[in-house]
Amino acid sequence: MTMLVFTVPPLLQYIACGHSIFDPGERHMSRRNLHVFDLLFVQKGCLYIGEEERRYEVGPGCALVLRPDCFHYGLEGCRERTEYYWLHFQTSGPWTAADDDAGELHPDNAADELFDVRSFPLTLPQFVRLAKPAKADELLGQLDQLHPNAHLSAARLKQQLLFQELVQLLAASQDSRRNSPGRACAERAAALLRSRYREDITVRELGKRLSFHPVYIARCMQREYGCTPREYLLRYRIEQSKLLLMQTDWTIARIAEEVGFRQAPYFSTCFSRLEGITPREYRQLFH
DNA sequence: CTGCGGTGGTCGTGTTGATA
DNA sequence: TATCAACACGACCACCGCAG
Repeated sequence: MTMLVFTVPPLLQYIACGHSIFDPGERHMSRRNLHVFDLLFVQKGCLYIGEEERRYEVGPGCALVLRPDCFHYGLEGCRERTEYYWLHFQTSGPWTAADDDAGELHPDNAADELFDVRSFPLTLPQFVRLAKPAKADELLGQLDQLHPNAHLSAARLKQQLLFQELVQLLAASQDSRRNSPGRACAERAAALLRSRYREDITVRELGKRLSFHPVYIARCMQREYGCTPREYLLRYRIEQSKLLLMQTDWTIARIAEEVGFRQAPYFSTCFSRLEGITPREYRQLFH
């Protein structure tokens, strides 16, 4: 399955949408370098669409995202009356298409500026049968109805919000692998680490609590988050310490203790390694 | 004087690769 | 998914120097 991986923020931006009906024999137009993403959602009938060498049969309840950098065309005419919504959107951030979605997070693609607005990957299936087609139908209908009022700021904001909901729906309809035991294991481990980051939680304890072998947990986390439990815990502790550095005037030693470090010098070393500046320098940025 | 950062050495734990 | 062995490196301690 081809997955489209967007780096957000910036969020995907809605441009326009519309509703079309094809009679039998009509086919989707051929286009090259459209410059925007084109989301198609079929209500009734079926669209036969090609994109480069890939072929799609987009049936009722299915959605297909056509890429802005590819040539797409109607493979054949519709066999029956076909109703569908189209929706154009764009992104000003980076994106990529991957055939095998490893679902990995990129912890290092940090746009971590002072206030740590971290970017994260948003993965959408290029072609999918929606889990809640009725909801998609409703959202697209609302978007379509807002079109005459698109000159009003309030309507434009509403359009963007509805579109984000649609994006959420698409993301939630991904293949069941995203709910695999490995992913669940990694997520539970991460949740446990986040809730107990002040304590000395070992991978053995993690294994006991989750009823999995520690090595297995570490591998799941490596696959899902791109880092080991230890590294995950360290990053989370540093994030928490950054908040305390900004919000309090506690000594570095106290903050180190507060976020789970027994030794303040060691905390400073870790902080410098991850952030590139010392805790003191970080605090000075805000004073 | 106090608080902080840097360095070097040591120990133990976690990670990795291979395998079942 | 689990186990084992080897190895890497995280975590800690002690000490020193610097800056406010």
